[in-house]
Amino acid sequence: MNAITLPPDAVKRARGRPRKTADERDDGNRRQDLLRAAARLFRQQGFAATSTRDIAAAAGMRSGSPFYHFENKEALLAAVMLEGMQRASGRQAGAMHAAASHGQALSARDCLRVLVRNHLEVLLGAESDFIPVMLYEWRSLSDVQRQAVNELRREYEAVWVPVLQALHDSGELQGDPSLARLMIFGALNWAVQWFEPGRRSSLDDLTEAALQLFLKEPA
Amino acid sequence: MNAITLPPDAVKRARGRPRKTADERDDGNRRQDLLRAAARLFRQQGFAATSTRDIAAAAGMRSGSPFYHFENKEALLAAVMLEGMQRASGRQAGAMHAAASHGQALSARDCLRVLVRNHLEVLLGAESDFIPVMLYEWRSLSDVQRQAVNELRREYEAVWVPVLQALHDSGELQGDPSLARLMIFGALNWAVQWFEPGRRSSLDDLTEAALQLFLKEPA
DNA sequence: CCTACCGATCGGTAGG
DNA sequence: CCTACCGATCGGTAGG
Repeated sequence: MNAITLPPDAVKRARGRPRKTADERDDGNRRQDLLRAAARLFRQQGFAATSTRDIAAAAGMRSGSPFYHFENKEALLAAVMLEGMQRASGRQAGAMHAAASHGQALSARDCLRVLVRNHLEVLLGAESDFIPVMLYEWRSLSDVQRQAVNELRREYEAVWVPVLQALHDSGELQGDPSLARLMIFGALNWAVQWFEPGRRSSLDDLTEAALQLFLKEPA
Repeated sequence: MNAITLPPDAVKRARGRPRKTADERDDGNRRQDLLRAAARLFRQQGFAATSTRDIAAAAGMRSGSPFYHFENKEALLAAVMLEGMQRASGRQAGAMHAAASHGQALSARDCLRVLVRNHLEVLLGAESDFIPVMLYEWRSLSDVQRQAVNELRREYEAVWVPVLQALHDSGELQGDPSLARLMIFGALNWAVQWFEPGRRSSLDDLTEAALQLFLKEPA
């Protein structure tokens, strides 16, 4: 009667590996491996120039296996971008919180310093393939996916707005703050193209150079 | 005796289209058509995502014909970039010359205004696919081709150096001028990602916003 | 997650 | 510059 009450594939399942049921598989790890490999390759070669076979191989899988974790190549790209934005937003919130809890009153200038420094870290630090992929493979995303990523992106950028507004009010930032924000992001994001980690300037140097370039003396 | 003095293929030629000899073929035009089509498609879809068939069709040719004009797909990309840089440098030299010949003494600030305005025009104006392709398809170039493009690029950027140095000397630009140059280029080049021609801000608006953001009052 | 495979597309070429 | 074509590669799937 055992044979009758068991679900039809129970026997087959019992013959599998002993310590893992279907629900406990380390799918999360393999998925993460794929994401990391995809981020690195998409950044180095671009989305269209990277084959799903390349990604599979880099993650130690066979050519068909990525499609067990992701519906298609585009979904993998979207996942890389979403992962990147989540990390970036998390780091940004953490950095702002940590800075604010040291001394209580944080000047707008110091706020911007924290934001710039964190942005450069996200862009150029260790494990930094995700955000560059988001910045430079935007057009490879479908409309629906673009919208999803855009929402996280807007959240991330929204944190900057009151800081820049305060700097504008104090005369430390001249001109339309929203145009200034676009140009500041451009100046920082462009560093992806020329920054070399061990060379000449550190991320701290860049941060100070940016503040010097963008900000005036307080009136 | 006419028949004897004519070159051997004169008869054949005489049967062809009446107004064009082999040497007068509009090869230049067809090549230019390919370059224009390639620039537009490379910008919209990226180099790897654009097939040579797409480009041929956009130029009104069959799939094999681009290879009559260019050795391979990479050579077509390099040609787009070189063409873009030549135009950009030409425009830049013209703009500086025209500005300098109005009043004799051009302040460093006015020089920068001319350079920024011209750069935005090259980047965002009409026929503006070539430079964005150069900026965002850099990695798709072979080393040899990269070097060739890089030479033109250095020439273009070299014009900015003394201007920024002068602004630094007068206190209008703070911080290391070479880092400032990289960040200024970044701020401007990023506009490719967000600028919409008919919308809100004009290129003149952007130019003034950039100067406001980057420059201090003269000491 | 692997094996084996498919249809489509791609860069490029020979010959005219 | 076109026609006709080739070998290679690609995203993705069925079945286990």
